[in-house]
Amino acid sequence: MDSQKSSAGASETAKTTKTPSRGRGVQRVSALLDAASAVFAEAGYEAATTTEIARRAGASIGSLYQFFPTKEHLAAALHARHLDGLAAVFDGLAAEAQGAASEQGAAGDGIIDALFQRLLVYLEANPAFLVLGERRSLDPAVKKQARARLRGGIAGLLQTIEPPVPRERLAPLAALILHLIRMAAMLRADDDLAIRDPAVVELREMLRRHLAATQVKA
Amino acid sequence: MDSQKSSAGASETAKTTKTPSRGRGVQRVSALLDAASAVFAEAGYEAATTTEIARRAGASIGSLYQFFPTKEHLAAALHARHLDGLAAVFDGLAAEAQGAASEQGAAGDGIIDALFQRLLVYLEANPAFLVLGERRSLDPAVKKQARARLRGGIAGLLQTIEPPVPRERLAPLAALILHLIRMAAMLRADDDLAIRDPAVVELREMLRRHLAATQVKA
DNA sequence: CGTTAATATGAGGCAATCCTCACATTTGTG
DNA sequence: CACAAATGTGAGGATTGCCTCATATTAACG
Repeated sequence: MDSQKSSAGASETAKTTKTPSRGRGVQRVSALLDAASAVFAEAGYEAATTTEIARRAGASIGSLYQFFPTKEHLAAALHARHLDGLAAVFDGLAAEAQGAASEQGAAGDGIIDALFQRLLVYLEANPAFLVLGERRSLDPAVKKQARARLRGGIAGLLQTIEPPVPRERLAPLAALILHLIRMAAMLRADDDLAIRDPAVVELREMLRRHLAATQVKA
Repeated sequence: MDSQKSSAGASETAKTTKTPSRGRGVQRVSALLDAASAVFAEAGYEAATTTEIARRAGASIGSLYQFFPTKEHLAAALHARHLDGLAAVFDGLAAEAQGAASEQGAAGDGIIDALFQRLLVYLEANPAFLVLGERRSLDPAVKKQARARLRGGIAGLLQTIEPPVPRERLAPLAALILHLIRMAAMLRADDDLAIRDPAVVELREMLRRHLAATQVKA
């Protein structure tokens, strides 16, 4: 995980829209993305309207379309921005793991617990990410790449735990964990209050056990 | 679980639409639901068009709106139909568990494995169910009730395993298992071919371990 | 201060889609 | 067969929402 900012600049199917070059433009774009994040999260991709997004950003629709040629492009840019945010979480975690390892070798699955915790926080604070990651119109290639990036991050963390997880299980385990985190986030987001907390506890306990058993065997 | 057919008849916000009273009408409705199932699965709820659904059912739009006052009502009816289908799966499984129990007490988590298997098959054969169960416009009360029904079914099966799962864990465990099954279905539906099978195996293994451990402790 | 590129604006074109309605056809029933 | 109730039909009304465009405003820079 090296969080190479995935350039949200000019690319893709052209349509000639400008990347902001002045400070005001940059701010506009940022405000638009913030508004989009809120509206997408509340309404879902399809029901979200560009007019509403512009309104919340304090901009006119024309202004919106000056920077994003398409509702879809706007969504893509926001998705990329969130991916970068997640990459930062991974980087931070990797750094901490490095530090902890030189002090104490016992941490073990603690890093996965921490990952779980932080990603949940991030997803709860940015519910639009899940919406955009599951939207029907998402380009499969982009989806695949996004998944690869996240799974790579998880696999990287898995490699730091002791005793090591066998190589051939890294990929499926990373995929599984990513899905579990998404599931936990959805659970917290829309499930019954009385059930969601115990269920998440159960979920984490289940994963912890599985990881422990996986390390022993193999 | 007693699979009381959730009457898809006249109710809700009126709008005066008729339930078919002649054979031809019944067939039409059935054909429309089949077509809807296919179209919803392919396009998602919002992008699915009533015109396309009618076309595939070999009916005119007018005919569709004769039986379903609204696209939303059509979706609701289909959702209910699928719920009934799932209830049937639960009933069958419960019956088998009963039979197996009197022969051999060893089955244990076998019933959960079977549940997993069958629900996966059902969901793979009826992908519209997940689409409809997650659509934004789904009435929260209906969603809640649907979940309760499914979780109740799972909890019922959990109670038959030996040694017994402690009472207070039944509900969260059922919720967790339901989510896991949904996750497995999504995984199989849209994940990378190389990763999905090992990941599902890993998932089931994880759940099996967790169940075993849960029984021992508590 | 004048020029020019960047940014801002919002009325409206255009296309898509849900649903209605007036009328046609079928089929059960006396 | 005659009548009525159920079912069938598809053009178009009404709405919605993405996006364009002609024009206005702002601000960097010499």
